[in-house]
Parts: sequence; structure tokens; C-alpha cells
Amino acid sequence: MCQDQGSHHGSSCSCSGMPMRRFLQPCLLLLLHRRSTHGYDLIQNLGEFGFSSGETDPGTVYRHLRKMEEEKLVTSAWDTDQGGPAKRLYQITGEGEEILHAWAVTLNGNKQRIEDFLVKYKTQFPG
Amino acid sequence: MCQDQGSHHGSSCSCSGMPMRRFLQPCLLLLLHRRSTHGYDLIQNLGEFGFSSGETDPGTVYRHLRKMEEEKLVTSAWDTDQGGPAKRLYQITGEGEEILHAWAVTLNGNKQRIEDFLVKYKTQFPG
DNA sequence: AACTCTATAGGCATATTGCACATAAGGGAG
DNA sequence: CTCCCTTATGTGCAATATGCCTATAGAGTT
Repeated sequence: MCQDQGSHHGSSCSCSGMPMRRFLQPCLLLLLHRRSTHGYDLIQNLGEFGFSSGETDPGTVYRHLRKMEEEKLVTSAWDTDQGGPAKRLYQITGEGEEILHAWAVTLNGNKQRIEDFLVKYKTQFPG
Repeated sequence: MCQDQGSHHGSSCSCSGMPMRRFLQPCLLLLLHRRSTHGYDLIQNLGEFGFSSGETDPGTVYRHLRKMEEEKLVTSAWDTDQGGPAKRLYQITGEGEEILHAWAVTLNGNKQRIEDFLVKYKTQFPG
């Protein structure tokens, strides 16, 4: 989070890169596993995963969805029945679920690694 | 981690990007806080943070060190006293320690976010 | 007619990293 | 002495990932 209030450089530091790198895809897959829906709706629901509203770049989300479709993790179909502009409805595939499981393993490993780091950190900076 | 044994695509999936993104810098700073040393030695000691030997790209480490010096998080001085090729000895600065503290905050936030994700994941995939 | 909300998407720049390669000093084997 | 290995530091290039800005367009509201 790197609150840039005060002492260290006014502009930016490399730890300020929130949201987390490579965290969007697993969140989208988990949301799509709950229910099929479209990109704009997914964006509205990303706050649940710590993506503050406005922080989430729509372009990035749509690009992820198209790429996941290319990789056959999701499928899409246009929905023009409701009012308003056409929505592209996304649905997770079996392969998408597998990748989601792989993500869970990866993220669990990352969590462990961060915990190990923080233990060492606290050892070197007690109090 | 994404063990690619079996069902899902033979080539690669986007969760396979181990080691973690943006994790090298805090590890280097923490090691340098213990004791001043040079890049090659840091590389030897990165295994402690889950960087498997051989997995760590030397070029990436050296580039990080040079960039951190540019940002005044570390200072360096040549050491030609010992045998072998000259070593560039790095030392963490006060600013570097501040950034390390900021990293700890960031990583703690990331850990929490991953934990929250995994809770939701387990809710949707019990058993 | 103008404005807002919903909805999707592309272009461009930047950041981060991996892989391959270049350079160079010193020590040991033959 | 020469070849090779280990130590030690770096560069070049490509791929990946992301942020910001902009474009498009339907539908309802003022």
C-alpha cells in the first residue's frame, strides 16, 4: 500500500503498485464460477476482492476476458435482449475451472512465501 | 506453482509465473539490512526466500541493484582487496529501510487479500 | 439536443521479467 | 603456458502485464 505521506520520495516507489500483479484473472474466474455474467457487471463486483472502485481499469478487465476466451477458459455470447447496449455474456469452461484450481495452489504458495518473508522481517525489526 | 502435470494445456498457463512478481526487491533489501554484501552473494542467498537456485536470473538481480542505487535505496563501492574479480559492495540506506518498511505493509496487505480470496474459493469449492 | 449511464474495446507508453550473451579476474590441471 | 572453471558484473532483446486515454454506441432523462 505504501502510504506516500511524508519522508520518502514524493512521487512514487515501486512498492506502490497496487492492485497486486496478476490477481485480476483468478478473481474474474471465481466470479464467473458463481454465475455467468458480462464484463461491466464483473467490474462492479471486483470491489469484493479489494479492487477499489475507479482503481479497476475497464480496458484491462475486457482484455483479460477476451484473452481468456482465446485460451478457452471462458466462452461468450452476445445478449441483446435486455435494454441498453449489447452485453457479452461470459461463462467459465471446464478448463477455466482447472486453471482456477491451479491459481488457488499458486496463490496459496505466494501467501506462504509472503508469510515467511514477514517472519524474517519481524525478526530483523522487532517491536 | 501451477503443476502442469496432466489435464490442462501442455504448454503454459498464466498462473505459472513463479517466482512472484515484484518480490525480489524487498528480499534484496531485507538481506542487505542484515549485512552489506555484493550481488553474487545475494544471489546465493535468495534461496531462503523461495527463489530456487538456477531460477534466479543474475541479470535481473544486478539490474535491481543498479536501479535501487539510482533511487538511493542502496549505495555501492568497489571491493578489489579480496582475490577474484572486483565485487560491488552494496549497503542499504536510511531511505532503503523506509522502503523496506513500506514493502512490509504492502506485502501484508497482499497476504490479506490472498487469504480473503482463498476463503471465497473454499466456499465455492468445499471439500 | 445535450447529458448521463451502461457496455465494450483499441492504442500507446511503461514496468517487470526471462533468456541469451558478453566481459573479465583468478586459480588449478595438464 | 594454455584451457577451463568459478567468481563476478553487466547488456540486449523479446514477451508479458498493466495503466491511462480515447472511441464507439445504445437507451433513458432533462
